[in-house]
Amino acid sequence: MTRSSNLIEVAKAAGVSNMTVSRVINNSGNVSEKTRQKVLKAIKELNYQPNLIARSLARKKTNILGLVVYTEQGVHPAFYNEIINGVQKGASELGYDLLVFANREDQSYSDRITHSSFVDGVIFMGVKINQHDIRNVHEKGFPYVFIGKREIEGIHPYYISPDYVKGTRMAAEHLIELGHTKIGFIGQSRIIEPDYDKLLGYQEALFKHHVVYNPQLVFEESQTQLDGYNAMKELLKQKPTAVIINNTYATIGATTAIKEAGLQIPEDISVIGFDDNQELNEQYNDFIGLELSTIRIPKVELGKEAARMAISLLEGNETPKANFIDLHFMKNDSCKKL
Amino acid sequence: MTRSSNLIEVAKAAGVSNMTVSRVINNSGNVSEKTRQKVLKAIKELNYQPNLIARSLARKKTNILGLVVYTEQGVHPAFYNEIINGVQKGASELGYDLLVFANREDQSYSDRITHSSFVDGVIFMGVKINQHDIRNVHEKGFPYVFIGKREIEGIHPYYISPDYVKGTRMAAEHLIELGHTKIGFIGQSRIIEPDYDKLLGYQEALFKHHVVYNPQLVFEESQTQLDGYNAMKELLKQKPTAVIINNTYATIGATTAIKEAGLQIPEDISVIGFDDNQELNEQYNDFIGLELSTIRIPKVELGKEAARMAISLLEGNETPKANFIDLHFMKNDSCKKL
DNA sequence: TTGTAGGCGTTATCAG
DNA sequence: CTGATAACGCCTACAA
Repeated sequence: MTRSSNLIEVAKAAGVSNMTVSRVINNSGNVSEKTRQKVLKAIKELNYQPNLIARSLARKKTNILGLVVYTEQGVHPAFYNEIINGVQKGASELGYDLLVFANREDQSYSDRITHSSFVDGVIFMGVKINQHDIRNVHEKGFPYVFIGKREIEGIHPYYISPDYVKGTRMAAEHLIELGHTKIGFIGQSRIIEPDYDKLLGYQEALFKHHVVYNPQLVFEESQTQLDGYNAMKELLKQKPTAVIINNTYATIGATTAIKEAGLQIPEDISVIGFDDNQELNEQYNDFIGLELSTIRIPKVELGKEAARMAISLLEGNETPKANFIDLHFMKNDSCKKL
Repeated sequence: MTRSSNLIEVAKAAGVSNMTVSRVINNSGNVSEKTRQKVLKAIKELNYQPNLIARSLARKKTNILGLVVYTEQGVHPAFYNEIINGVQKGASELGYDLLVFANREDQSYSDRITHSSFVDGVIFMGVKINQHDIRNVHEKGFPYVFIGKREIEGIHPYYISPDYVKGTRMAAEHLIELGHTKIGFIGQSRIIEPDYDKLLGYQEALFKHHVVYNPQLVFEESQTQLDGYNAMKELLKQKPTAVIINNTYATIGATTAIKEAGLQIPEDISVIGFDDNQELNEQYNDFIGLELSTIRIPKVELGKEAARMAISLLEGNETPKANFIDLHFMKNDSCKKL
């Protein structure tokens, strides 16, 4: 493998000291335009690129951001992967690379992260976060950020989370403004925080517009197509004029149930889903020839913002502890004015 | 942030030289059990972890593997992401971490990769691979591996690819052995190599069993649910007894068309799909209450093997140029004996 | 079995 | 504006 040249060789070629070269490549300090050009020429001729490892050692900073993904089964669901994309983008825009730690189940990452000095800061994502890792990182004062709302006893971590409450409230208000009052909600949960928040937003909208909350219209947690299908079948017995559904898979199931019942969207029932899985959502829209109105989680933006937070933190800038990112209500063709 | 201790401090605490400590942490050279214990004790007391950056600089090796993903729209489809998972796992098992480069569209990565000395080797994945990057890396003798079959003029790269020909051939043979001869194929393509190979496998199976190839049963490229739906509608006019479909989305579309035509799987028609999107495939199986027989691309294994190849290569081991990974035929409930 | 000296490629510090 | 010198933390080579 061809060896690349180093700073000293460039210095020799340009007839200056290594520090001058260093100043040129870092745009730091004052260098006369003349020597500057000499150095740049030498750099070009030798095809020189700084060795980032050596730089990291000297600077005690790698410009690498760590991302730890705690997954349930060692494989990331699509949802996570889109966020990872965003983190990468955000880091990249600020001059950082991303080192992804994952897939070492029931293993702790924190020692490798804090000691190895390979990453300057870290982002944690996932449901099954390793508590030991957090305490470890926290105690060492190592910069870290969560994706997702977190409160850990005794620790007030930095985190960024989608604003599920607000997003769902806006969607529900949209329906109410269209004249709907009998609005179903598929996706209640007492365990999963985002789903809990979604229901909260739904309730807030009803409350604000003096619509009475009817538990009969609310259905339990639904993560799958089949769940959505079954829930909708039950819900239809209540003759709702609109429905809000938890996630993409459930939405597909639910709309199938609607179709099977001989009902039309939006003529007979208005539908708002969550397109947490955008790829699938688009495919499905194409397929049914209808653009569903959805609440979109800007996952890439979420990841980007997480990267920005972490970098702001590790660079010692003032950083707000909690951050919320707005969901987008995609007002498409599946809602009708009553 | 609390500073971690270094090798010299450990040496002092243990009352030995830094080299002895180095030997202990690397299990290299001979160290008497007694001093060894002393050192280990000091390491534990100081909570010492080697600084990987310094080690990398000294060894000129980072134990980090690079993965470049060339994406079409800056966001990876689910398919890629599962492979990335696998690469990570494979790298991890061999003591490597993974640095993922992506999302810098129309940008070249190769300089950063080969010069920065942050990665010891690199894996390239994606359709829109940057030719400049390849030549660059190739000319420098920097270790690299492709995921996906590649032949670049003048270059015979190392690559690993799913064996689409064999996988599809096996599936088709399975159908033939069940007595089918009128087997549809949805997903022909002259552009996309994997799809091209799938058709080849289909044809090989027919040829081997002396079944005449009928182009009327073969339908053009289909990447979406809608494509699959439309193709199947056409295909059904030919009254096939079985069909093989290109990918998960198309399979969902196709089975919907079958259902709409009032036909039953597998009673009226046998179906074999590709579950390139496993998450979706499982959801759909649940939903229709039928386990579709599929050809599965072991994406995690594919990624793992890519990592193994790249690492074998960069460590200077003998490594075969081309590697194929077998697809798994999941013999489930959607095929019937005639 | 253990230690000493020097180097990996860069940046920080302090003089000039 | 420029340069010598000493880190950064570890490893390799050689010596004892």
